[in-house]
Amino acid sequence: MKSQSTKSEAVRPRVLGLNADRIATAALDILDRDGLKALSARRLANDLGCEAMSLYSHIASMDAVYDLVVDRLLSTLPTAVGLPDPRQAIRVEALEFLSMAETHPHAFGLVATRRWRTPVALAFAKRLVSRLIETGLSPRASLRHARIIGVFLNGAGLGLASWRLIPGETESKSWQMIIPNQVSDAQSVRADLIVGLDAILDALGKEVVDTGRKTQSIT
Amino acid sequence: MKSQSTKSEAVRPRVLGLNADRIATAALDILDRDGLKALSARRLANDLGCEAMSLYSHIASMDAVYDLVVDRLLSTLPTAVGLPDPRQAIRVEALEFLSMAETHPHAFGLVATRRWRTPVALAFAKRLVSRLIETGLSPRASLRHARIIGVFLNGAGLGLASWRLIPGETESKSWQMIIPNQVSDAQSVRADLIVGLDAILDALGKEVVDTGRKTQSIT
DNA sequence: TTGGTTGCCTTACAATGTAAGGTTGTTGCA
DNA sequence: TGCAACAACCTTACATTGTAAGGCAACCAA
Repeated sequence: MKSQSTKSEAVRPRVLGLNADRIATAALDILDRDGLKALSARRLANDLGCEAMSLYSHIASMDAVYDLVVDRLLSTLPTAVGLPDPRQAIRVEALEFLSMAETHPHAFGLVATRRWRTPVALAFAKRLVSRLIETGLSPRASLRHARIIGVFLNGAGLGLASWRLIPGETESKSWQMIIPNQVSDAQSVRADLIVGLDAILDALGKEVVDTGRKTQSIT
Repeated sequence: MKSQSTKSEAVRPRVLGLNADRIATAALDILDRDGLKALSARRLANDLGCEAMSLYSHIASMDAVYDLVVDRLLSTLPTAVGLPDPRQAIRVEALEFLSMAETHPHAFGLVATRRWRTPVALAFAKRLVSRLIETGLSPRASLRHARIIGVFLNGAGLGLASWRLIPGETESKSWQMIIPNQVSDAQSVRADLIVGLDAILDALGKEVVDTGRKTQSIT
């Protein structure tokens, strides 16, 4: 009952090579498979082949694991480094961000919910601001537009993630009275939100000229 | 140690008048005071003067409590019933929604995160769609615009709530290199997001004409 | 009176995060 | 070579969580 090394089971290796990266991978895997409630220290340890407390040599708390997952998602997101037009780069990466929400619906809840305080997350945010500055916006306007685009992407991602998890539950009889004959699948939701994204990018893009003229004094 | 009715403490009344409404009130109170982690069945029971399991006569699970809180917030939100212009009504209620995020930052996380499946929440969503239809949009476009406005408000609310809880932590040295001399308090964030809201409402509003013409066939 | 029904309570259990400290293999320095 | 420090992993333990199962006492209809 204590620790039988006589068992035919493979002896626990002296060094597992545990580290933050592997923990992040395992955590994301659990999230993708079984959702947030399944992500516990013991489950994580089990999947990694160690005991729960062993994790704490590499992470400070479960909260840190959540941040690791957010970092992992943000840093593996494809970047639009090739595009010369910053406006198009923003759009491309925004679409990637939304795709991520659909690919990892459970994990995305953490992205949208947790404060971005890690260097990786802050760098991600800063890249958006920098791109906006490249378009000719003032620092003040760039910060504002980054906030606007950012919160929209968070909200849209949450919506898309929600649709991936429980598709089309909203479409009951009561909805048909207001909006009849509307098909609402994940694709149409995604298309609608992209229309919204483009509307925002367009509206803020036009403001570049305006801001250059009349907001000069404000900034 | 068991149950001393001899104590000078008031004897537990046979009927406490426990019900879903009082539970919702207590839950929101805990959220506002001490945040999500503090909202447990035992804490809730303690605040209501009963035992934890007594709650389960009125609620199915803690998940149901979360829904109760969302319902409470959505249903106590002031409605713009007096306004004849549906577009303005939408804007006014959107601002109220954002104010709610700042007034109840902890509870708002539930609003933005949980699926809206309760009648109250669905009615709230339907009111937005109906207002959009009133502006002359097709059902299809109304549904799309409702989604766009909805996810923006969720994201913006999350952002504002976050700022209420931990104001201005983002503004460290590294940010100053990109955007120097930018004050970022809760007010400026709020103002920025309202600019975004208006940009969305404007952009979608202009589409009414276009949609009336050329999207006719699509719808 | 009786027999249900309702509202609250007691007990119990599995699962959670993590504090404290133990064990063992590796490594740097004498 | 010897030894001490260190790092990685484990064991045990505890308070706290959600909630299943069942009890009991007050009410209400018959």
